[in-house]
Amino acid sequence: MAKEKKQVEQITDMEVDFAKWYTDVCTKAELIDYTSTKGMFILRPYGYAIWENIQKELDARFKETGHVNVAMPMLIPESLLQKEKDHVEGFAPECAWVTHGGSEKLEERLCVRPTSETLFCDHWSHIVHSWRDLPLLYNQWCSVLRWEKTSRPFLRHREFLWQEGHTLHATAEEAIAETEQQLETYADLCENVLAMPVVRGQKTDKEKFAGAERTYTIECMMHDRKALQGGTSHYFGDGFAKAFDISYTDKENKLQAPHETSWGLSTRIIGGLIMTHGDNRGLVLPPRIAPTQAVVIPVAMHKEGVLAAAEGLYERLKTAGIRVKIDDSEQSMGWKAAEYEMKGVPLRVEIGPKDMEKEQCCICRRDSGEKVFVPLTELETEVVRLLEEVHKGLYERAAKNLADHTYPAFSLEEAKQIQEEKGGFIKTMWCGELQCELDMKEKAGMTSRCIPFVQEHLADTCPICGKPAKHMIYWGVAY
RNA sequence: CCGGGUGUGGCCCAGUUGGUAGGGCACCUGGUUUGGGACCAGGACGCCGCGAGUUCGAGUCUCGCCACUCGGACCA
Repeated sequence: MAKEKKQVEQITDMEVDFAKWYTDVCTKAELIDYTSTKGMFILRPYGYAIWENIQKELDARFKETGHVNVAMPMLIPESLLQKEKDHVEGFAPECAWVTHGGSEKLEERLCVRPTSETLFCDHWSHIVHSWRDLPLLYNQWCSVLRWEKTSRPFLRHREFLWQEGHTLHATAEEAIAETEQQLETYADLCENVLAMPVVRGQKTDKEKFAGAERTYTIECMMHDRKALQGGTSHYFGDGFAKAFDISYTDKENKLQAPHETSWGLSTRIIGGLIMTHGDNRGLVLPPRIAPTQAVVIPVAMHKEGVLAAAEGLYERLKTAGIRVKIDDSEQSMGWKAAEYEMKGVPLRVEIGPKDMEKEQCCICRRDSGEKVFVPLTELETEVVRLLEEVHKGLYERAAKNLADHTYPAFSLEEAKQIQEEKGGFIKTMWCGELQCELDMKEKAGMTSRCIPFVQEHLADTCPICGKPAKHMIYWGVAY
């Protein structure tokens, strides 16, 4: 009979309590820690390493498309924030204010940036004069502050890390193309790096960004079938330009207002990553983002030659460009296996005396738990192949979850029933009226997620009010 | 901001009608182990969330506050 195992770092099963499972993974996988500052979190080295990899992937894509990085101030004078009416109304309730410098009260209080549109616009009003100055394709990596009432690791921090892109264009067409291009960059990151399938679409007027003319979004589905907004891209038209007096002289010597965009993706996506791929053993990381892609574990390490053999595998994988670690600590085999499962390391490479005799090693996949024995001669090719397989496996599993839990509905009652019984995305036709969104929220507890770019014709009328339908829309319960 | 729950070594928790704090894990030392969360022996670690009050005496009772957490509202 097997001896009862000590569950040193056991986590709550997601079926028992999804929210508890989530915070357990965040803390036990050493991604995050709580701090003495309410609502603010520490990204521990392992959590920050994931963010660094996301940064690396995104930053390269931004630069390929001609964007440059800048650094704006952290503080915004109140008068500047107030120049655009919708924008200030949207953000004022969650701004934190600096009122004193040392012991002196400031003449004008300063807002800790919740987002930096106003700073970019103020700057641009000084430097833009001619059509030759456009476009301006700026991005900044920074943290922003929003005084949230409740917080959760990654999903809602009072201070969070993100990137905010801000661009200025001569024409609306160009700005809209930029908005769409950047949304597609986010979708590419999600699908091809994070193995997260997304629904691309446009936000309704109710859900769009404060001050934007249009907001595009990518929507992801979590294990608990709730929705998570993965990234947003906004088209502002020339509203901000006019509010901030940004103008340029065009080729015909006419004064014009330029068109603006902004787009952002935050550490929140890491929360999405956890809730998309994680399981009851802990974190599961897609290989392209995993700080450690493979861990080499010597088995029966005290036996002659085992450690040297393991070190050999480690060196070979490192040379092959794999992000690899070796664990030659005194912990037991079982402890190490559980530890790297908790940390979500995609592949575990084990080698012991029996493997050495057969000139093989054992590779265990984190996503499926499947173990394969690999001849030592094929180590590098097999690891590379398996990492690809893990990525595909994770993507397909998540895509199936998304597809299996997206349901058409033809009445508010039906939509409500599906949400209560199954959760997920519910797609219906929609008339375009705010009142129907409010009704859906009040009666079925759902908000609109997006009007997908890929439309289907489900019916002729809006199921909520019965008027002629304008779009097919996705509804869901969101994080 | 509104409701519910929880605050006791690093973590999880026990603590009787109020009597001056305990266990498991983790940590440190030594030894034995090592193919899925090892074992033995020893050691160190506490402003019992904070502040008032009741009492001879408060982890325990009362009030206030704070933090975390789960729902809701609001929001990336």
